[in-house]
Amino acid sequence: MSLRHALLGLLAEHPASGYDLLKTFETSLANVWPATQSQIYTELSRLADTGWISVTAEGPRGRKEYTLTDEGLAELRHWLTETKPQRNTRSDILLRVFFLGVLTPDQARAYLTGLADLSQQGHDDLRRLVDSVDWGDDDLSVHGRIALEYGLRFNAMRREWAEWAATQIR
Amino acid sequence: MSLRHALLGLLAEHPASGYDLLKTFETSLANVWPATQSQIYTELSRLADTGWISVTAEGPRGRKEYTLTDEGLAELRHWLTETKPQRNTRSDILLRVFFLGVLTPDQARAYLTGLADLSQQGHDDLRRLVDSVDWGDDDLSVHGRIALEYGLRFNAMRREWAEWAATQIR
DNA sequence: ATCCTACATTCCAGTCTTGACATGTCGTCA
DNA sequence: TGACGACATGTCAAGACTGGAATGTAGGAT
Repeated sequence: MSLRHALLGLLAEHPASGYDLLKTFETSLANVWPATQSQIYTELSRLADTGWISVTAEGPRGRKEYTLTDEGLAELRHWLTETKPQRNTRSDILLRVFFLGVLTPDQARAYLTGLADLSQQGHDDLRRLVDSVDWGDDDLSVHGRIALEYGLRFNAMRREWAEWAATQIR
Repeated sequence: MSLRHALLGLLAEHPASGYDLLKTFETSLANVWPATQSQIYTELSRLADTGWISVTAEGPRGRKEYTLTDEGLAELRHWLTETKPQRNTRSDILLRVFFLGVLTPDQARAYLTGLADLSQQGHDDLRRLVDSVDWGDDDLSVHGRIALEYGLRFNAMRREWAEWAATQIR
């Protein structure tokens, strides 16, 4: 499971509450590993049970601040270096392209141009996000920036591809 | 759920058994919407119950051949034209990049160059697949080819990005 | 004859994910 | 003071997905 490690990774940067982590998932991490509130809170409890994180402070509104333990950091490093990436990417956007042949050429082209627009929009949104975030200077932030650059290039590539694909339909 | 529609889409091309569909998922569709044997057989039963597909022939070894019904085709068209792409893509490959900062620069660079190699390999594998498939001339095959072209470009983009990213690490 | 591989399906336990519902606090603005 | 939005957590049912076990047939090679 990668959600587990996503949480460990975020807590490696600095201690945070479930709510804080949720906000991060809603913005930057949404592009890479979306997770809902229920999932995050459930997983945090489980991680605390395992001993990879621990509650280090309790704030005003029931707020619990979690901190990565040494075991947690070791597990994170292990995951990064020892385990092979597993998950194949699923894309329902691309899945549709496979079956566009059951539509009329006009409908198919409309889908692809819509996809080009969507990609352009995704690119713009991400650009705004990257520009708005107050990046620190630590290693984790540097890598976060590198990772988001991927999203920018990805969206650009997809837009170009969608435009090309639209021309391929007879 | 997209697996449902993936199966409808494949059956739109020609009738097939669960086993046939499984083989297709293992090759071309693995890049877009991976599915296991248990999932495919379970979903086929459910689709038959719904009436979107039906068993039209029974072969030698318990083989059941499913055919798309008119209702199934209508549902497929509806999915393609009326519903918005939903699923955010998850990538545990990219998730790791976010957290590479907890490793030493050397370890981080090693991960990225490994990723570049993996992408190159993915590109080569897909190239071989595309070249080996005996494409028909119908619309569905044309669109399948367009969709796989996406995979080629995607892998190329990722390789270039990973090589660039490795240079960004101090 | 026997073995092996490819063909072919069914079922299951456990985990991950989604989308909701439920509950409560704190600060601020009208 | 009352309403509201942001903060903050917990729980649940249903559906999707993974990985494996179990079962059996047909055809070809040794």
